[in-house]
Amino acid sequence: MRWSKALIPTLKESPSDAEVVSHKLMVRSGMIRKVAPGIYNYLPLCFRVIEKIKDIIREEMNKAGAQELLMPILSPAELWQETGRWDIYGKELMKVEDRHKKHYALGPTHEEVITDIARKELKSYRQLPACFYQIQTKFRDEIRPRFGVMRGREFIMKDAYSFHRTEEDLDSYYKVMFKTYSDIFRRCGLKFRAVLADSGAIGGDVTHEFMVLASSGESLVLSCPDDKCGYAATSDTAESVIPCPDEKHRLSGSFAEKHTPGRKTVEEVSDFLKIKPFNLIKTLIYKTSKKPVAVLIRGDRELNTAKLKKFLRDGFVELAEDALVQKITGTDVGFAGPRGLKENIKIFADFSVKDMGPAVMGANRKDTHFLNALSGKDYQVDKFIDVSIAAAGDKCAKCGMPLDGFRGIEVGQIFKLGKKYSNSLKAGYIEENGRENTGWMGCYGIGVTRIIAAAIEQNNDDKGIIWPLQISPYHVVLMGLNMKDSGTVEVCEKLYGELTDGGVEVLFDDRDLRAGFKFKDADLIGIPIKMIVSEANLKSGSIEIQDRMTAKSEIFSLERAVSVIKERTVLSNTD
RNA sequence: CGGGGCGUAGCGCAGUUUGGUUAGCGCGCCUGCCUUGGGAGCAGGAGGUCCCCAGUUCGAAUCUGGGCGCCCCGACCA
Repeated sequence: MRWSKALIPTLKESPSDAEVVSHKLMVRSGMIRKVAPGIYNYLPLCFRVIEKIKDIIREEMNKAGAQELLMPILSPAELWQETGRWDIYGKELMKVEDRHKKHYALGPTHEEVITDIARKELKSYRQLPACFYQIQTKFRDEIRPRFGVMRGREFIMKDAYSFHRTEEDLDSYYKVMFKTYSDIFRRCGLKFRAVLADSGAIGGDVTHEFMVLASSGESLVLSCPDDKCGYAATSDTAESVIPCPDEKHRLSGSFAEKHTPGRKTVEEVSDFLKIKPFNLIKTLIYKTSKKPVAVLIRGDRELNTAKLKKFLRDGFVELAEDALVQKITGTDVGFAGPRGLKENIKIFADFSVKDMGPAVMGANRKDTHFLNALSGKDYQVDKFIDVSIAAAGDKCAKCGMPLDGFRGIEVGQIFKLGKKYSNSLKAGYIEENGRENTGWMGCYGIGVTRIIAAAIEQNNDDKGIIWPLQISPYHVVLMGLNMKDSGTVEVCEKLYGELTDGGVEVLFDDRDLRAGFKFKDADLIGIPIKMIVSEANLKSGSIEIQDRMTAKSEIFSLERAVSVIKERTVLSNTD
């Protein structure tokens, strides 16, 4: 490609709405332009990267025996109502209405549609196991799209679904997919880690997320520093043992009432009483699809809604609004406690509350707290459960080592769905013995466009992007420093022809611009290898090859240069 | 949905507090000259419903009311 003909609209300045480095660089390098919040044009440079990633995904998925197909983006409401996800998926689901007032969803994921195929077409055990995948635009009506293509409302995803006769067969295919995913991300040049995760709205029991390590990541991962243990999970999921406060920081004394005028938050109450936040019990009122519940947690900890949903087996759990809190506690938000609630609701407590000793808690009366309350004596708990967000420094639930925390960008997730969809959509097949059976399912997703953002987050410097060769839009940028010099032009044209014929992807900067401008542009868009043709070097029949990452330059004779480039741009499937 | 910020040329911004000729600056774009190893320089030029609607006023980018849009933080969530 000749740069003079390419649409690569680079910018010197970052757009004002970009926050993270990948977003800034994608806009500055002319890869994307915003159309609406969370919706982007993928310009030619970005498109090339997308295609590279798709190629890698296809090769690896095909190697794992999966078949590519393409399902529609629009799917009828009835299919979603069959599994109940028309409502459960909720506001995330983009819905449209046609002229006949029929409702459709813009697919955020395709379990319903693929299972519909399976129940109609996979009728015999002879057809199992089977795995199907597609690479397609997906829609999710995110509350707040952000960080460019990292969290978009429209994005490109690879989704795959597998069908099995037995749980064992699903388990073994899950392992195959685990390896396939590891290979895909490795080939994309990413530093990543697979961790245990929450299955959220997709459902299922076992699930792993593939996290690209990046400080700007939206997910927090907790991992055990002990390699032998190897425990790693997202903060949504991670189980941990929360250390008890030291004896010397424990409260002592007898149960009493205390006037705490206007002190509502944990911080205000603990400052006022000159105690630590971990001496307090927070009482949170949650709405569920049935009766509300009260959940107690130690003052210094955060409640994990995902865990609460799982425990209650309820997808509708939400923090109660002020009016409901008033109704249940009889007072303003900020003075709720497990003793003397106005309504008879279940009281659950996080394990962090169990051994905290005498504690301060709300008295369900304005400006009043109880001191030195003990569970079982001064208040009752229906059940102690694990509902806290694990934090770095907590003890590993498996081996007891203090957990490390790191941030990551989720680029893929694999699920063992079990029979959730095959049951709800009645996807049966005929067994060897002639009886009908329902199949076991797995599903496996990769955010293609998110991989791009993640790769940039991991590979950039103050000059711009540094593409891993495997997904770089071009392998080489060929720069003629002075395009008014006929010798330079002649050599460039020759090299361009030879390299392109040799299968090297070359971006030929044939623009009549000053050298400095070309260097800045080339660095910004991150092409890994620069081939520099200058009048000075031509005098000795040589040209320069510069590495984007190290900025190191080497001089080669014109004769050798092409073969050197060819050697350096060879990619094998194991790269 | 709650809190905060913003809306002026393709991009980044000033001007708004205190209303007053023809609305500015940098980058980019077009023409010419010059220059060619790290976003040079000179000269000329094109480009604006100052987010929208209504009002106040002799006069509104600027004041008032209403609306819309965007961004950030939070709640929420693949």
